[in-house]
Amino acid sequence: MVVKNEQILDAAAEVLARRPDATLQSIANAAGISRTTIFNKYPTRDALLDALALDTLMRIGHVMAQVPSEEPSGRLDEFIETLAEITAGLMPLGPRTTFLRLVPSHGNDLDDHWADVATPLAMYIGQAQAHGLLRGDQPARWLVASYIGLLFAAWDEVGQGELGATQAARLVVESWMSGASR
Amino acid sequence: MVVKNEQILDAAAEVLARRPDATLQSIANAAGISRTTIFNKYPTRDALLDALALDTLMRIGHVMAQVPSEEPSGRLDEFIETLAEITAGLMPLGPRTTFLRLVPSHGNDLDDHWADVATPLAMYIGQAQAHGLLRGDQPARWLVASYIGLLFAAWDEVGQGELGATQAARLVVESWMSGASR
DNA sequence: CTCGTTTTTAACCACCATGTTCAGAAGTTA
DNA sequence: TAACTTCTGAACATGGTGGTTAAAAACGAG
Repeated sequence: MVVKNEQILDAAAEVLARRPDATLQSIANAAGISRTTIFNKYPTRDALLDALALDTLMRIGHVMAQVPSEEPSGRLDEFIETLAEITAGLMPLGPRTTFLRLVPSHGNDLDDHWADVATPLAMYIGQAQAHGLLRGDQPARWLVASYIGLLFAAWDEVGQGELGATQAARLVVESWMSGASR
Repeated sequence: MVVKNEQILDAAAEVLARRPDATLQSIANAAGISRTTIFNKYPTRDALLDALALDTLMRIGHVMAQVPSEEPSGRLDEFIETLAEITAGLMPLGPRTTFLRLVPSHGNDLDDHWADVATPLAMYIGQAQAHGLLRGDQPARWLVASYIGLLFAAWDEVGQGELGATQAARLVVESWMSGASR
């Protein structure tokens, strides 16, 4: 059977999420292939890590492309709707993004890429704030950071089997918009 | 000069936050001491990591001890007040807690300890929800998880110099309670 | 100043993961 | 079946890190 690159990346993402210093041997085992085969596809460990990071970022970017680039309308329910779509689209990427948060060597070079890929959402949130849809007494940067923080929390809960993906997405939007008070 | 353990733990926390796989040599350099001196205090690498984790957890526990154990009153402003105190007390611990999120080997054994140390807050939030102070349409577990997620986000922003500690603490409580909508 | 403790320097060992090579097995295509 | 590609298993070299040890050097208390 010919080994697909996606097969390796899937296994790497899963193993590295649990243990960022995981061995190439353990990754190969998880992928059900030989360690040598990994070197056939990726000449070095860093190359594999880079490929995995790039793949994950592209997936995120693909979801972020759903964000409308034009100015958001003044309607709050429309804003919430698109935010819910983005969140729902992002939710399945949890396992892939875990290692991005844990592996630091690539997280450094990757901060720029991450910022790039999150830019559409940041723009959209900033515009919504400027339109008066969101509170104006908090920095736009924090509005984005808090959303991402809730996203991480939801990913973790889903990863621990405590929440389903759709429920988690709903909670993220609800909590980010309205908070915990009744 | 006699080397204090706190000196080593501070350096270790700082270095490991940036690079969880940091070498003992780099930690020693950051602490301004020799590598062998580390072995004088901690016989093995894991011992150092364990000590650092334990120290951090104790600090968190010390802050969590501020949480009143008795039932929260029905007054919302009192609940917010204690939550703000806890958050403000937690905020300086950001640098120490970063490595807890990154180093997996100890994060595993440590999930129990972390759960232990967060229990008082979880209880308090659960009681507040039962008293009708917090929304009832979300799992209590998520209320806790979302708070921690916002806390992580705030720690990151402070670590990047984007926010001050007191401002960050205020934003956490505001966002967690009321969300981003105006 | 002197004694005793602590830190440092330096060398050394053992282990483990990365990366390379290669012969051969397994699978694919014609 | 035959030719070709891909995967595998093993063996090997290599470097870096953890951990140990012993003597020299710096330090602190009296």
